[in-house]
Amino acid sequence: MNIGEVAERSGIPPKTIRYYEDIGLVRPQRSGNGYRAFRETDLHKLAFLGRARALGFSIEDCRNLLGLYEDENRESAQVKAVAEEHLTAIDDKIAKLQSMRETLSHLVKSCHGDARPDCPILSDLAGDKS
Amino acid sequence: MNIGEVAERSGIPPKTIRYYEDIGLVRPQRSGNGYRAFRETDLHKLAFLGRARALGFSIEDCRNLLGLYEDENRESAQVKAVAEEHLTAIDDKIAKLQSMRETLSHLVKSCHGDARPDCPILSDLAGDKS
DNA sequence: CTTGAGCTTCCAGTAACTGGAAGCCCTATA
DNA sequence: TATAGGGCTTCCAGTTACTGGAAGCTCAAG
Repeated sequence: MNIGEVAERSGIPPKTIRYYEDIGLVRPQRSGNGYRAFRETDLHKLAFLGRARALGFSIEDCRNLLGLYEDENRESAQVKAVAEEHLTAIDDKIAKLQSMRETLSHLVKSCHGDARPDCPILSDLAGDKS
Repeated sequence: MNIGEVAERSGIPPKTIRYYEDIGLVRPQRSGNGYRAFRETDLHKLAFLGRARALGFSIEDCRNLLGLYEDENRESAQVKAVAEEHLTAIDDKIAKLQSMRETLSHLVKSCHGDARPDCPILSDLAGDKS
């Protein structure tokens, strides 16, 4: 398979696939003309990466997970640990965003949004004690 | 004021303050020895930036908001527009994270997390139709 | 034989800092 | 007075995960 077909079938753009090769996540062979020659297992790996990335795992996590996937002697506890850590990271992000959202939506509601310069959003940012 | 004091009082690290000067968000004067000489208004601006960044506004948004803050002829509608756009961006991020969280927490729950290699998390990532 | 699509590499840019190195300035202390 | 330290300066590089673009090779069709 050439890179175009793999891209289509895995849903990962060619540029990204080349990048993944650069950083050693996949190692496609090469055909005589210098083109990358992907096997089914490469495609499989890329699809794996696509799903892991879609769940928000970092590239390093993905490398780790891929390693565990290919390791017959893995312990599921190792995988679970990676996933749990990521889960709490996600929870932290959500909490942070929700707190921002909270503050921001109050500010937005309190702003008239008309032609006058008076604006509680700016006042808040400026640190005016209301 | 030297950069150290400004950093302390604004809560923004010296490195970041220098960076903000680099990209033109603040323009402190210089004293004879080459040190940055911050006035109260600079400190005020930096505190403004700190709060805006804490609400998740991008640097470009911050530049924009700072401009509006200093513009006597602004219309509050302009400020509100920036804030509302940011708010929906935050909502999008939250939604995305929550959907990840959903999937991930199911996977985590379904994984034994013991010494055996068998792992539904990896199976899912590998695309096995369960 | 040419044309166009698809492939190759390499370089640069993105966002917002952050770390580190080399070196100047200022003050306090021995 | 010499020096030690802490604070300040600049500049360069690295971070994350790609993405865009340029120059150029390859291949299949007409």
